[in-house]
Amino acid sequence: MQNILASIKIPVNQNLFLKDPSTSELGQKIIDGSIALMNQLGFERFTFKKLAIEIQTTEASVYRYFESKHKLLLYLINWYWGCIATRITLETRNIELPEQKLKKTIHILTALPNPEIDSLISNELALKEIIINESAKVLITKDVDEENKVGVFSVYKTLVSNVAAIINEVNRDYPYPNMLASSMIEGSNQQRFFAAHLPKLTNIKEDSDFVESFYLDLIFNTLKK
Amino acid sequence: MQNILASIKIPVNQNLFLKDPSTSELGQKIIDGSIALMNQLGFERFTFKKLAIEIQTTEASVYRYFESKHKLLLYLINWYWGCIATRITLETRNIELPEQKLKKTIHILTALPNPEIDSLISNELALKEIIINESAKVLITKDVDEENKVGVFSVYKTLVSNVAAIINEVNRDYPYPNMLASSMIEGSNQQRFFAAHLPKLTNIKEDSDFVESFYLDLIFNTLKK
DNA sequence: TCAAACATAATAGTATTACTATTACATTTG
DNA sequence: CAAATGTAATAGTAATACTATTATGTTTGA
Repeated sequence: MQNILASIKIPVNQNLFLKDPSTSELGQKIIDGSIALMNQLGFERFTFKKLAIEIQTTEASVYRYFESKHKLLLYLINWYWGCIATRITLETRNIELPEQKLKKTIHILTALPNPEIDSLISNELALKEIIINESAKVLITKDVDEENKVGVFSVYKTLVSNVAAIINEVNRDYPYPNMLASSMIEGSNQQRFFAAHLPKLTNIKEDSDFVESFYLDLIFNTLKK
Repeated sequence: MQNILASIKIPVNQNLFLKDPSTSELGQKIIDGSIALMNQLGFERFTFKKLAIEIQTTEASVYRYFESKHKLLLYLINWYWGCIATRITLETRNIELPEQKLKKTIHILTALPNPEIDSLISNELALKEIIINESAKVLITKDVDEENKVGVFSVYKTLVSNVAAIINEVNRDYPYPNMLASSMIEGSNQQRFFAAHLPKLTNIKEDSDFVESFYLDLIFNTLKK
């Protein structure tokens, strides 16, 4: 499969930027540069000044596009989940069997992206690492209610409810489809962080990838009637 | 049950403080005050200056005990998991049946503490809320490797491995006990955050508490042979 | 064609906050 | 009772998130 999605416009909530970065050259440089630099430094150490130096512009110019680094990270996260949601829709469209559909969905959500095969964007792996490492910092915040009000999380909520629907196709009576979906999505990223830094919290041995297997086992056992 | 644990000394890693707060009156005021204030303001808005004003001391005095607010939060988290680990040990000691032991463990880890019955400390609920809301901010960091080196997470790792052992008592062949344990511990807190702020990511209706039921169902179905 | 209107970018700041160096006061101990 | 030690207060510095203002193109309409 080629980069079909590269040409598909992923809509991102208007409240996340001052000026749409996809409409200008500098905007694109801000996005690409921030993915690289934020992944390299981490959210705390990442600053607009360092970004500006990196992409050869000024701090204030970055502020023309994003009112804060918090909003910039939200933009990246939003865009990422938009891509994933689109991938699930496209790649499960022609699958009839609910079990196969769910299996594919679990794969998309929990496996590491293969840059050769299913990469949506040039730096998907770097972006995924940002999701793994930094998501919690903007999601688990005192401001979450206000941000939720302006629709910042609607993309994510739609994704969870779509996955929940696929879960219910496999077992109509399962009472916690949304919890199962959201805990898989969040948990798989967290398990990856643990595997890299606190491996004693996991059962990942050497280089074999146990995250996808863990969730396949967990979810299909739970949904078994 | 009374506050048996109030008299039990919970050991906290020496690297987390400059001066042990449990050894002085001001130290105790710093702990109690920071639990209240951090819960109220959130980690970002919480500062040592605000804390100092609240407990009628000075910013510098607080720095005598903790070298940063990051370390202070780590201290609180460490202490909390120390309490929980002790509770699990004590409250499952006399249970013979592995299934009953696991059921009790899941209850301790996923249910909200009942202030009347099983409260370890005066402000356990406030501390639990801090764990729910702020844990990720100190755990998911670029510094995690260095902090892990000095043993900051050993309490938490022991807890996970104890729960994993209880899981394996129920099913010896289950291949992912640590992942199941850590994803329950982290996931239950996250689901509580979602329930409060992004309820569409959960299946919690009204005031009934679905978190414990969700994990009971999930884990016992997964471990069924 | 040319200047008014607007978009974009650069300069030079301010306010906040995490953290520290130094000094002062109080308490314990031989 | 004085030396040693523990504890607290004052007055900073450095970093960083963010802003106010000015400068430089770019487009648009008579």
